Amino acid sequence: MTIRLTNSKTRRKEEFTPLREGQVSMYVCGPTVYDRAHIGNARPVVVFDTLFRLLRHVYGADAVTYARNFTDVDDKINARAAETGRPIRDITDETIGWYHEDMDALGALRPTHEPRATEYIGAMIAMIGGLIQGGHAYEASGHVLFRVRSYAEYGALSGRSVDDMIAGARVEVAPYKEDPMDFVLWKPSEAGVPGWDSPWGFGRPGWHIECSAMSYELLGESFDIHGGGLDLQFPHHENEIAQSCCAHPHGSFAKVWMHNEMLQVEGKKMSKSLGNFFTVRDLLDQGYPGEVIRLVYLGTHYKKPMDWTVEKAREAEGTLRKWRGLVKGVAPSQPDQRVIDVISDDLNTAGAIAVLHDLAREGDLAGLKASAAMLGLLEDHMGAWSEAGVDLTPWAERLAALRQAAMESKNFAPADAMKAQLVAAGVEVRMSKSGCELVPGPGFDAAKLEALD
RNA sequence: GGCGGGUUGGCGGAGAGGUUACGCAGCGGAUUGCAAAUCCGUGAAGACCGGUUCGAUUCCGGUACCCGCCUCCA
Repeated sequence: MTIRLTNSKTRRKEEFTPLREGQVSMYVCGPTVYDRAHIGNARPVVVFDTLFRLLRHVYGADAVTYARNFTDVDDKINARAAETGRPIRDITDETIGWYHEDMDALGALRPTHEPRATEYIGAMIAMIGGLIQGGHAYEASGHVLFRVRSYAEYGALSGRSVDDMIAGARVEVAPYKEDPMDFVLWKPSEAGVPGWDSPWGFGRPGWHIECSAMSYELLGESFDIHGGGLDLQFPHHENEIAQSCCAHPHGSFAKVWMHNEMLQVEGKKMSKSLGNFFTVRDLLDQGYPGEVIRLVYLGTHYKKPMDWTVEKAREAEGTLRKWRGLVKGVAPSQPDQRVIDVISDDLNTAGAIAVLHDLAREGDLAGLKASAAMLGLLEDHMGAWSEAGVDLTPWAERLAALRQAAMESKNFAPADAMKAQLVAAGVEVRMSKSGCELVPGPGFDAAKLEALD
């Protein structure tokens, strides 16, 4: 079994081999917990969840260690606390709860570790101390800054040179920086802002250091895969590399870097000003099942920009209803080798979905169910949405009786009228010689059935 | 300005240097009291201009357009 992944570091698709035979370690940048996750936040969750599932399948469930952090110290959180007057811990605890609810709804497995930045402050302070000792960082005006010029490889991941970046910089440079590209490892905290005692005074960490510290503590100085959204490639991941490689020069940090492309909505960048900004919870509340959202995500390869559209959601819902109808009561067999092969080729989930369609057409329902589970689809705990919630048998019997009478009287009007009402309620009406079958379809609304009484 | 990515049939969206992607929609047929669902069949493509090649939508170069990052947004 060969897994091939596109490595952002080398810009090539490479055969994946774990650093430690039979053991795989993966780190993915998680959310800053100050608000509900929006649908863009969910894309890397689904993408790397799919990779997690594949790795578990290939190497064994216990052989894969997956860490995804919660950034719970951040100025956006501080701002939210100041606005609402609520304690920071309340906000971050609540947001983490939401995150779990929403990502669970998308069928994402919980990572092995979900470290909170605030629980690793000591590790960050130790790492910063080491960087200063090694000449890679310096203290200035209460801050500790990373000395970008001390790391020759800086910019390699994102294909930038320090000089080019300075030439094109649009940001105002803090006067205490030795070099405009130097970035903050530690900054002072004024009263009312979270802070910790450190050799450089009361303060808090910069953003990037947490991922370096936590990945080191949980996965070691060298690990296999580091993932995240493409927007993190610079500066966040570039800075992580600089910090980690300078702090642990014997390690290689992440071997494979993976970045998912961004998400758009109806062809446009999602933004609050365009009014097309929404959270996963918004979609769930509007009645889009998490499984439907997941299938929409998986329909586009992770390296390409993905467009969220209601049309795609509609199609995905139809597909899942059909498949769920097919595999109902079917025990899963083994995942089809074609599915394993195609997702092993750089996580080609769109190709895998095509194979699921093939399996459905071929009638291998046990294989369909098992293969879909590789993608986190058609699992039993995700299927409640496709059940009617009400027993349609009484209506089916009434319709059958009306139809029987119509067949004899040749007056089909009453039967047709009832059928039309059922269709209006979102019920799929299937009449055959053997009787009438009623199945809830897209947009099924049990309330509309009451009008039939 | 710097760096990176993309452009496939009506729509969505993959793979592969030569052979049907697939889904949705459409069309034809089977089926049905009529439908729906289902099944079978079917047309339709690779931005533009060059190059490499026996042969490119697939590799290379250029043009146009679109998008992202450079602002502690995944």
